[in-house]
Amino acid sequence: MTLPKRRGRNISDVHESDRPLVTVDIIIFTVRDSDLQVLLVKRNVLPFKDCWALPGGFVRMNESLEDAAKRELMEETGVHDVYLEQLYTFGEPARDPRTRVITVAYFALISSEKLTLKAATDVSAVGWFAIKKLPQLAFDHDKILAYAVKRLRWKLEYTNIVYSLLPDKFTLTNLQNVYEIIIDRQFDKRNFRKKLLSLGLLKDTKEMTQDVSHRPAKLYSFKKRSLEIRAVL
Amino acid sequence: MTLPKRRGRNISDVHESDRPLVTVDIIIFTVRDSDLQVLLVKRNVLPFKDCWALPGGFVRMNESLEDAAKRELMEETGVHDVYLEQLYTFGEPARDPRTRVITVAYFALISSEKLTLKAATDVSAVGWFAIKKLPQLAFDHDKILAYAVKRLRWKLEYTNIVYSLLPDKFTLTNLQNVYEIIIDRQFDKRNFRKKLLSLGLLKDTKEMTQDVSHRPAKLYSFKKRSLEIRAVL
DNA sequence: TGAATAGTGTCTTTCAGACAATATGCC
DNA sequence: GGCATATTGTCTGAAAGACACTATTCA
Repeated sequence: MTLPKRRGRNISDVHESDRPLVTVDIIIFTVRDSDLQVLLVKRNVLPFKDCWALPGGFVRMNESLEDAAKRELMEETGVHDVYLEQLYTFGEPARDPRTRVITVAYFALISSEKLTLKAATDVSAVGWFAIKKLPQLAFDHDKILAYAVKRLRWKLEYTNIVYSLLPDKFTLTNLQNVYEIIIDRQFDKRNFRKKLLSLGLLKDTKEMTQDVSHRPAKLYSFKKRSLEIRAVL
Repeated sequence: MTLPKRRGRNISDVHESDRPLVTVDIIIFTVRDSDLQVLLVKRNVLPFKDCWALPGGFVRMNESLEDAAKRELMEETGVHDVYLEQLYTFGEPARDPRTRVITVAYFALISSEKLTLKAATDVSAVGWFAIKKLPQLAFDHDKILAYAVKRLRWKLEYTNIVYSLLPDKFTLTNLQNVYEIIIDRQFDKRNFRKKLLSLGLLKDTKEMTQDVSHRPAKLYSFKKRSLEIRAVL
C-alpha cells in the first residue's frame, strides 16, 4: 500500500497566477456613548462601492501579519499600543467576487479615553457604528464582525482584557458599565464589585471623581495592563 | 485634517510577484499507547530535507481553507469526518527561507479506534510521535505545535471535545485516562466521575466491557457528538 | 432636604476538592 | 482466596447568586 501522490508540495509547482491575495482586516472596537462600537470605512472603489466595510488592506511582502494589522490600525485611528489579537482567517473562494482573497482578521480594543484624544474619525468616510445598528457591510464582513463580537464577549468573561477598554483610572461603575454594554446583560452591583475586587486585579488610586453633582466615587486602576487568562465573571 | 493615503487598497496595485504563497498545515492529534501523539511527515525536498514536519500543502485556487485541510487529512490518514478546527495563521516573513509563505494551521482530533481501522501510517515516511518525544521540526512547526497543544488542553477543559478522541463506547476510566494524558495531571477518580456524570453529556449504554480478567466496567457513549462550549473540568 | 449615585453585608445554595472502603469477575 | 479494576458517599470550604439599605455630595 502506498500513500497518495502529494501534489503542490514543491514551491516550483505553484504558478504565480495560482497565488491567492492575502489581506488583513481589522475590527476596531470601543465603548462609546453606552454602546459597543466598531470602526468602519466607506469603500470608494468597486466592488461594493459606497458600502461600509472593515478597514483593511494587502499584506506587504516584508511585513508580518501583525505588523500589517498595526499599520492599518495606525492609518485609521492614529493610535498605537492598543490591544490587538488575531481573530480568524477567512478564505472561502468566492468571498471576493474579483479574485481569490484570503483575509486574516484581527481585532483591536481601544479605550474611549484614547479616542477622544486622537481620533480624527469624523473626517472623510470613516465612522463609528454601534454593533446593534450596523449598516450593510461589504463582502463577508458581517460574518467576520459577528465572530469578533463573540470572541470579545468570551474574552471579557475569561480574561482581564477589559483593561484595554478603560482609561487608566476608572470607577467600579465605569467598569460594570463596560461589562454590561458588551455582554448585554445586567449584573448585581454588590456581587459584581465583590467579585472584581476579590480577584486582586485592581488598585485603589486613593483618588476620587471630581466635579460630579453627587457623591464622588473612588478611582481604581489595573495593577497590570497585560493579558491574563482567568475567569473574571 | 485628512486621513493618510491608503495604499494597496486596489487589487490592480498588487503585482503577482508580490503575492505570498498560502499553505495549510495540519496538526493531527490522537491518544495512543498512553500518549498524546501527533502525525508528522518526513520532508524529501529542500529546505529542511529529511526533517520531520507537519503535514500540509498549498491551498488550491478553488478550494476553501477548510477543504484544503480536509484534503491533507485524507491524504495522510485516509480518515474523514473527524474534528477539525482552524488554529491560527502564521505569517512571519522569514518563516520559510525560500519565499513568503503564510500558513493557516488547522488541528484535527482522531480517536484511536478510527486509526486502528484505517491508518496506513507505517508506510513511507509518516509517523506518530509522542508530544513529549518530538524530533526536531522543520520551519516554525515547533511553535505551531506548541500552540496547538495549548489550544487542545484548553478545549478539553472548556468544551465536550473529548468525544472526538474516544470510540463510540468507552468506560469512565477510558475517559479519565484521555484527560490525564492530555492535561498531564492526575484526577481523583470519585470527583472526576461525579463531575462528568453530573454534566449530563453521557448515556449509559447498558453494556459492559467484555473479556477482561477482572471486574467489567460499564460502557458509556456521548449523547451528542458535536461541540458544546461549557466548562467540563 | 431632595436628587443622584456610591458603597456595603448576609444568607442560601451550589460546587470543588479531599478522602477510603466495598463490589465484582476472573484465575 | 488473591488479583485487578470498578464503583460509590461524606464532609468541608469557597464561591455564586439573591437581595435592600445607608452614605455622601451638591444644588
